[in-house]
Amino acid sequence: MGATKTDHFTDKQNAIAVLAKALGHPARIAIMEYLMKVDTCICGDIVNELPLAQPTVSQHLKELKNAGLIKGSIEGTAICYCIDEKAIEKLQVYFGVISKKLNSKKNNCC
Amino acid sequence: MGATKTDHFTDKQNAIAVLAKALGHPARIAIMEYLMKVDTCICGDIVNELPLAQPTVSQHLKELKNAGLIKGSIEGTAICYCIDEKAIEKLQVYFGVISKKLNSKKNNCC
DNA sequence: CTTATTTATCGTAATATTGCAATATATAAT
DNA sequence: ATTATATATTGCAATATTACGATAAATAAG
Repeated sequence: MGATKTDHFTDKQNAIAVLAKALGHPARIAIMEYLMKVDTCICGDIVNELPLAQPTVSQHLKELKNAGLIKGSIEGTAICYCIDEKAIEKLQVYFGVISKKLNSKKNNCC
Repeated sequence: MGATKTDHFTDKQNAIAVLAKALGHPARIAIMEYLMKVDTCICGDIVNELPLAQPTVSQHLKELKNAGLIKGSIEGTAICYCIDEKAIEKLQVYFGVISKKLNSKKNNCC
C-alpha cells in the first residue's frame, strides 16, 4: 500500500501527526530555526542559508506552510515567511502535558 | 534522489527531526497515547487497539524504538513497551524554548 | 516433544518523499 | 517594453514509507 490510513484515527491525533511530520526533516527544522533567529521574518535568503537548491527549499517551505507551521506574505518581489505561533503553541502544550503526566506517574517499569 | 541530506545539518537539528519524524504518523501518535493511558506499560494489545495488522503495528513500534521514543523489555512471551521520558522531555524543552522566544518577540509581521 | 501464543522479519505492492534542472510566473527597475 | 530578481511549478529519478500476508523465532503450557 503506502498510503497512511488517516481516517482511522482521531482528528487530534492526525493534527499532531501532521505538525510532527512537517518537522520530521532536518532542512525544515533548520528553516524554522532560521526564522526564529532573524528578527524581521525575512524571506528567501533561506536558500543561501541552506545547502539545498532553490526549488527544494521552496518545496520545504510549502510543506511547512501546508502544515500550518509558517505563514507567508508577499513583500514586493520577495516573500516574507514567518513562524505561526499557534502551531508551536499546540506542540508545546501537547508535549508539556505528556511530560507532566509521565513525571507524576514515575513509571519505571521498562 | 529521495535520500535526506542529514550530513548537511547539525546533530541537534537531526536529532529533533528524527523524533518529529517518528511522531509524524497518526498510528504512532495513537501508540504513544495508548502507552500513556495504560498505567502498566502493557504490550501488544496495542494491536487490538489499532486498526492495523500485527506486522504493521510491530513495524511502527520498531520505528518509535529506533527513534528513542519508547523502550521495550521482554516479559515472558509478551513484550512490555513504554515511553522513554527523556525523548519527550527533549521535545517539551525544544518547543517550550521556541514558544517562549516567540512570545517575547511578539512578531506580528506576517 | 508438541502445541499455542506472542512478537518479529521477509517479501512485495502501492504510494510518498526528496532533490534538482528546467521552466514558468510575478513584480521591480531601467 | 526589456531586463533583472525572487519565488513557484513541472517533470523526473532515486529512495523511503506504509501496509499486510506469509512465515519465522521464541517462550509458555501441556
